[in-house]
Amino acid sequence: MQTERQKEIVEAALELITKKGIQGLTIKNLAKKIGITEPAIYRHYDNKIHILIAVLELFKSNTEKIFEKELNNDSKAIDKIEHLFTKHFNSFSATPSLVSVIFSEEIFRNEPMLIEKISEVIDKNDKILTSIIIDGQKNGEIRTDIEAKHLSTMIMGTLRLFVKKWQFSAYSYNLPREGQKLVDSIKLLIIK
Amino acid sequence: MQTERQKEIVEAALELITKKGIQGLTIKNLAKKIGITEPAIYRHYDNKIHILIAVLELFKSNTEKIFEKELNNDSKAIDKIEHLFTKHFNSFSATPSLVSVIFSEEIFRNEPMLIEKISEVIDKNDKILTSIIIDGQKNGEIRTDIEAKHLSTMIMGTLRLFVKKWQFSAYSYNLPREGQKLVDSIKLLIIK
DNA sequence: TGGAAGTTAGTGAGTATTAACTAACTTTGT
DNA sequence: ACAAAGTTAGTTAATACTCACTAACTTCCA
Repeated sequence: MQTERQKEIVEAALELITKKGIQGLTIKNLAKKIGITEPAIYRHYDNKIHILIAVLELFKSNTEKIFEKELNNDSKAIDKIEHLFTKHFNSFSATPSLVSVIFSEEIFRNEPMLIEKISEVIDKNDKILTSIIIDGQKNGEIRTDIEAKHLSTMIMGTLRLFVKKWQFSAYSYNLPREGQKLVDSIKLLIIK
Repeated sequence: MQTERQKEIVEAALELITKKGIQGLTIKNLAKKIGITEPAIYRHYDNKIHILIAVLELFKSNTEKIFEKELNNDSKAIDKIEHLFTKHFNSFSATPSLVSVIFSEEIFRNEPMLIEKISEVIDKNDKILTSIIIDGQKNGEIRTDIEAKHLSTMIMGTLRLFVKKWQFSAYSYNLPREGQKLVDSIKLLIIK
């Protein structure tokens, strides 16, 4: 389990990432933000990589919660997908740093443990989304002329770029509201 | 105009980015790769940011060439979009480092000049693609129940995620060939 | 046309700064 | 009283960049 201080460190790390990007996440900044000195950080985490892993872990549990909840309820596939989007938009809207995290694969490139963590998340979500689509195809909700894997790439790709554009605009508009329009378009695309 | 040495530096920078990511692009590595000393680099570029700008410039002219050529020929909108994909796949396949560059917005985050360059590229391509789609909608090729802006986000988002996945797989499969299947799916989605 | 003056592209040896991390000591709370 | 959490004062390594200087050219003009 995480101690209070560990949670505080991970949260401060997320805030730093939001404001200054991954490059703004230094032990010095982190310590300053919390109000302790640099070495004190090392009382709570062995090294920086473990802090980043904890950040990714938070991100992972966050998205997994969203995805799995959808998989295991018994609404229609289309509604599940709509909820997936909606919840993601809300989640990103509440914690914009998560956007920085999900798009920072390039930075973690030479840290195998971090790459693995990120790949895990992407892969797992991809599988869940694909299986939702397959279900939807089986019960006649979703078009079957396009394979589920492609639909999944399209949906996730659309989501990612849309969120990315929002980030580029410096979070200047209401993501959930604008996102709803996009979701409506996606529904039109994939229904049978 | 660029001198021979400047071209050499930009190309070496791209190779470094391909192999080790943006973090592998240091002046030291660059100098070593070319076979001159670090200070000599500064005879050709004022600073590292200008080298990165030159890299982005190369990327920009590369994609602009692809996009504008398509805009200004008189084939059907659907064919234009197909060509856009195909050419991008070929381009990335030939120079995988371009993938690293296009996805490294996060790294350039605290360099306004670099952000601007990247935004320019994304924005311009987005506009061209949108106008191709609008044309296609006008002449009855492309469905009109979804606004062109959304279709553009979907298409670009799909393209980006697909290429990203290829990168994650360590470029392990044939991008143009696998991509063709995806393009066929996209065509099905957007035709009227 | 040949030598002075200037330019280009390079070198070796550094600087200032920043990063992650550590050893040794002190404070604090139960 | 003792362990956890903190501090002070460092280390090592890396980074972008600068300085003084030079060899090899090109240009210019008496």
